[in-house]
Amino acid sequence: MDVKKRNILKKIDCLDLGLTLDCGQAFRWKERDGIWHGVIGKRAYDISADENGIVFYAVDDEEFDSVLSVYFDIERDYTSLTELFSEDGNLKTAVTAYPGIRILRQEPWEALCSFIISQNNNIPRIKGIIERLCESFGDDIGNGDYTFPSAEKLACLSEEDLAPLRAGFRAKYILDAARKVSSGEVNLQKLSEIPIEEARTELMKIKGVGPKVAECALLYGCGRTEAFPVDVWVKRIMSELYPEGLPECTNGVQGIAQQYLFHWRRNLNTSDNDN
DNA sequence: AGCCAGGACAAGT
DNA sequence: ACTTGTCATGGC
Repeated sequence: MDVKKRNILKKIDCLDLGLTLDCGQAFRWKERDGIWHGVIGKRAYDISADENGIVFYAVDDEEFDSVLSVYFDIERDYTSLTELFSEDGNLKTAVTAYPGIRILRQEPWEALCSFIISQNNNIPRIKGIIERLCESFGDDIGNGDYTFPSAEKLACLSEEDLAPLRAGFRAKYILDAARKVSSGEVNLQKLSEIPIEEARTELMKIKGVGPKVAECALLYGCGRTEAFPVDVWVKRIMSELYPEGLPECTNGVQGIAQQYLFHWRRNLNTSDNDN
């Protein structure tokens, strides 16, 4: 069956691998020698970019259609979307400064669990905790890669079991989420379909899931582009630039606009103070 | 060395 | 319904 696996080259509009895979929406991708390496579902993928498009290494067509094209949401027309956003001055600045940020369609459980860990935490440490979580409780799929541990797997663990993660007060939140998801008390599958207010309420039945984490799970894990996570950086943007609310050109895709604004505003503070 | 981090929760107004 | 202190841990 490996005979069908080959390198697939695709032109994908508005996809910058570095910006998309390392802009604070997913936490497990690593770049080495221009190749991005990460796990989606049950296997690891290598992806790079050249002048002709994006190269997905050693995949077959079925796998590309069912996993990768979904993950990168390649059916969505980001060219039109960024043109639409450019009706607003600040958004135009953000999308011009950082073109190629796409919202990934991650698995709901991984997104939920990741953003529970993200609360009151910084991105480097979030990555470390998630890495230890996968190494400790995910499936070993070779080459030092591990799957993201299922809710069922985590549900029967104790806080002491999670101690090596050094997740702090978040450990009990992870366990409550795993328990409620694996038992079906919170049904992640239906969150992509039901009215978003109901989806928020459903997610917030979990201890440690407030408005921000719920919104992140919906945006990054359930394909709800109208979800609008407000963290400290977006809060600054809203008070500084949009005291009356977001412009109309973001209606229905506020979450995507949010990602551009987040990355833009955050880089104003971090990148310029090096030397 | 001290401040802050992609917040949530509980207790107190 | 709003404010405030607390929560683990460690990056910078």
